[in-house]
Amino acid sequence: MEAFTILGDPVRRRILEHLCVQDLSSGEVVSSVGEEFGISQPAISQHLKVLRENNFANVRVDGARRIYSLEPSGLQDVDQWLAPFRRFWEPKLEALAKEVERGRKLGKQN
Amino acid sequence: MEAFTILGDPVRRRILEHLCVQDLSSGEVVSSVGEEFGISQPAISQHLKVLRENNFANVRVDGARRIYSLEPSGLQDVDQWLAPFRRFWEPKLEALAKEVERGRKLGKQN
DNA sequence: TCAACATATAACTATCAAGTTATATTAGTC
DNA sequence: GACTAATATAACTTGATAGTTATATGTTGA
Repeated sequence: MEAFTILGDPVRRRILEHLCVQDLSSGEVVSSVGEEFGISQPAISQHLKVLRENNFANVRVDGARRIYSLEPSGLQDVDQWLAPFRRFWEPKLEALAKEVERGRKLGKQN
Repeated sequence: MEAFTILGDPVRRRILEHLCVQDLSSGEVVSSVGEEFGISQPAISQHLKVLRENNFANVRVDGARRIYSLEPSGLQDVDQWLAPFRRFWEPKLEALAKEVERGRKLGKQN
């Protein structure tokens, strides 16, 4: 499955949003995301499978639990695809860079 | 349709890649992308409809032609969704964010 | 060892989106 | 005004995928 297709699913996006904050066991994902979307444990398990098979998540075993963590490379690919388009809204980013620069100067003179 | 779902389709992604470089008429998109993927004029037309109805493309009329151009806001939403994840592959960004914050504070107290 | 817990897989169904062909709409040209 | 070109829409078919229930696999602890 392709990166954008994977992110097309709202359940998977929410799972990633949670993993962005902290690692979670499969069961914890079921409790939070599964609950929120009203879907079953197998449904979540299948989503987690998609995420780990496509480099969006990592798993480590902790006894009977599987602990999921965020794997950056999947999202990074998406980020890179976006790169050439950023010039369309980059002006703002440039202003930001200038502000950082201003911050540096102020910092120095204090 | 949701932003990521829209980008899930390889034909639409290619269309956007072309529009990133230059504006194109519907017919030109059919010739380039339609040709590449071996799909018909209506198929392309439908994709263009999706892109314009979801703020990924703009159209202007030029006689019998419709000229498509890139509309940033759709992609920008995607870019913003990605923002919180960037710290996983861009340690620099965290430092950058902190520095901006510091700059703001300095600005206020002046 | 057995019961319960935690998670994954299998098999199936239904929905949705992407393509098709056919046709409508609108603009330019003779 | 009729003809052709450029594009959009309609109606339909099909394939992929997200969900379901049922079951398998593996772990813990009494």
